[in-house]
Amino acid sequence: MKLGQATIKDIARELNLSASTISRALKDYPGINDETKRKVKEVAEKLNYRPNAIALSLRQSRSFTIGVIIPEVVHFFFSTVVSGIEEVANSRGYNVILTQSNEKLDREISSMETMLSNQIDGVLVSYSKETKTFEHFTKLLDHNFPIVFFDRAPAIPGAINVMVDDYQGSFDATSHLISQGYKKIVHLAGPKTLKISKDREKGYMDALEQNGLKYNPDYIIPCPMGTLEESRGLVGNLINSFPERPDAYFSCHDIGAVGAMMACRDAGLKVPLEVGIVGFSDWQFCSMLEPQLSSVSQPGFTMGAKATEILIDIIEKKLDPKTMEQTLILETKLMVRDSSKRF
Amino acid sequence: MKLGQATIKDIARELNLSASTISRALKDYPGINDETKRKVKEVAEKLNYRPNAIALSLRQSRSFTIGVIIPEVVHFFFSTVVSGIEEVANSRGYNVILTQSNEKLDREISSMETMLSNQIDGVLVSYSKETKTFEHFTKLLDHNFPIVFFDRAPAIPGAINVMVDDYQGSFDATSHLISQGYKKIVHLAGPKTLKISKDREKGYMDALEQNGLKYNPDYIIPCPMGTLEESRGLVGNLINSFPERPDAYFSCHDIGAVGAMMACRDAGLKVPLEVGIVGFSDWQFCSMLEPQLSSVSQPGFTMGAKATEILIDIIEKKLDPKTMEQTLILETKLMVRDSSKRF
DNA sequence: TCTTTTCCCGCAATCGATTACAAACCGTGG
DNA sequence: CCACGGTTTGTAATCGATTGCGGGAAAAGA
Repeated sequence: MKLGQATIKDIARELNLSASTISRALKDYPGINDETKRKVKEVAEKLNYRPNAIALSLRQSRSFTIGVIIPEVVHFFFSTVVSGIEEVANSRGYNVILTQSNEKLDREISSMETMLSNQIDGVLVSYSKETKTFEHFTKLLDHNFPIVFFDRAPAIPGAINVMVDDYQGSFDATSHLISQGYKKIVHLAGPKTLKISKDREKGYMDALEQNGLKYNPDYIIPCPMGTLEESRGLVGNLINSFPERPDAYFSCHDIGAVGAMMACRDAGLKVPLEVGIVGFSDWQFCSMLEPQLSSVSQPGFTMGAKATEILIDIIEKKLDPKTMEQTLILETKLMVRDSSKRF
Repeated sequence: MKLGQATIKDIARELNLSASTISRALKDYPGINDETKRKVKEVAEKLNYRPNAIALSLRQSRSFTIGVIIPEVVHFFFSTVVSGIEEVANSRGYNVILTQSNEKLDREISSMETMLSNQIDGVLVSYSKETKTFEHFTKLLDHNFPIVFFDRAPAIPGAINVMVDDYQGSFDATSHLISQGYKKIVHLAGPKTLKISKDREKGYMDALEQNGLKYNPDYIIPCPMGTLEESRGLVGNLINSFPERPDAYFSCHDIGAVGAMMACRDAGLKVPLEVGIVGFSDWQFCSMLEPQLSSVSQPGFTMGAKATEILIDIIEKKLDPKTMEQTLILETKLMVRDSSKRF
């Protein structure tokens, strides 16, 4: 390559030995003279020899590289997960190839393809909002290619998933609002294509029912885009047009909650006195807002770390996807702050 | 590999041809019978053939992969940059290997090593706070290995840097505060090891002087850790202990600005009436705060994109690091919001 | 001194794809 | 009927490292 990187042959030439001897000497194989080993290592040091990982990959059909496919990096939660992934992968001697799908199915597919042709040993996936069919994953799973899904997990039989307990987190958040005396609780919902959205919606509904509140379908507002402007606008309209004005908002993500908070402020409503608000994800900024935003905290770093542990265990055959627990569910934690505390 | 991935030999066997013919047919070389080409492509399709990128890398000493070394992913600015990098790399047919140094020099070095042994074609670096010597980079640069530094750029002669105009951004922010009538402006400074910290400090000082305000060294408060608690504590102490209470804070990053804002709120000071505050980076949450935080916006995505363009151009010899412009400076933009608007 | 054992080391194939060079085959013109 | 040009395909080396097998030499034993 560009740098006159020394190869095993360079060492061989220097010492008038064969390449195989060098290889064995460097790996302390038996049957090589100690003196030879010493000299080989000395020269290797001198030439700043570094084994060519590509050559190894080719021979062993192993690259010690795992792929990561996420919707986007610029997303506090995902960047946290990536951090956990990188940490574990690194400590176990694996590289991380990162691609973002930008929520596009075709990019997700092409990412898989290039990664495969790069002989990655396994892949961690959080699929895009556009993804509704999963052949591009099942095809591989059928061939025993290691895949671990995180956060957004598809309903594929036999797939390994690492996710947070969205249902419970949502249930807790809603119950908390009820316990604070809020009764007309609106849910700002995410795209139905994602299991996490459905789980969160279900947690909300069940919490209402189990607390004796009747569930009103009109109180579920879809926020497919997930932008601040979207929820701010939707909530703004709600406040003025609804016969019974809602007194609380539980959003399936923090951005939506902030939008709701702003809409309330625009309308002159006091948070938390008149309106309670809870978000989901517990992004950094939650505790910087005024009032501080209550939110369901997701263990992103842990999720990335766990998913990577499992993936590498599968790669290294320490775990068998056929017999192991298929889904790992991490606990969420409700962070109660001012935006939902009436008492 | 694990998946019975078809190779060129499989196609050859199927058609009773040699591997070389297959290779040529697939690449539409002249001198191959059209009928043969057709059949080869057909079988390739049938077997779901995908060229082994590893084999190509080995042969061509090129991997079509670039490395990225950043302090940490969980950092809005860096994740934005990574997004830009990934975008451009992807569109030009390159993979991205990501590692974070966690602000540790030794991890930075070991990352470089493993990346090199993986035959990456070039690397994008934003070095760690611990990094004070740069041999691990200069050694490579001397061998013409493509490196582009972004954001945090070392003072290495001949190195290519992409950064924002920290000096100007800082100058603008400080001037803006002065124009709003603030006179005793404190600067929450970053670690001196980073050029960006020094530039921002200088911009602050020059803005003061050029506006006829005398510069008081006591008004520069080092915030080496960069946490919210740190700046909140420091500013809290300042407010009570300083003979002349500062009336504005310009922080070298947003987190510090939020800390200052909170400390002021704790002390019952009104922002922006009694105290003006400006941050740096313009993180997402700036416009979610109350009052909204003024901040210097850095074009993270553009930085990542530009740096990657340049790196790949160098890799592909479309640019020569020896003769090209060594430093690309991107403009910042002051986002004036409520936290610093008195009039 | 000759045989046997032990110790070191080299040869060559392999991973998958590419490519310079060689060769086989065709038809055609002399 | 043979030689020659053009077309099409095959052979083998290459990238860097690994590894089964075999071989040569020295040491030990007869």
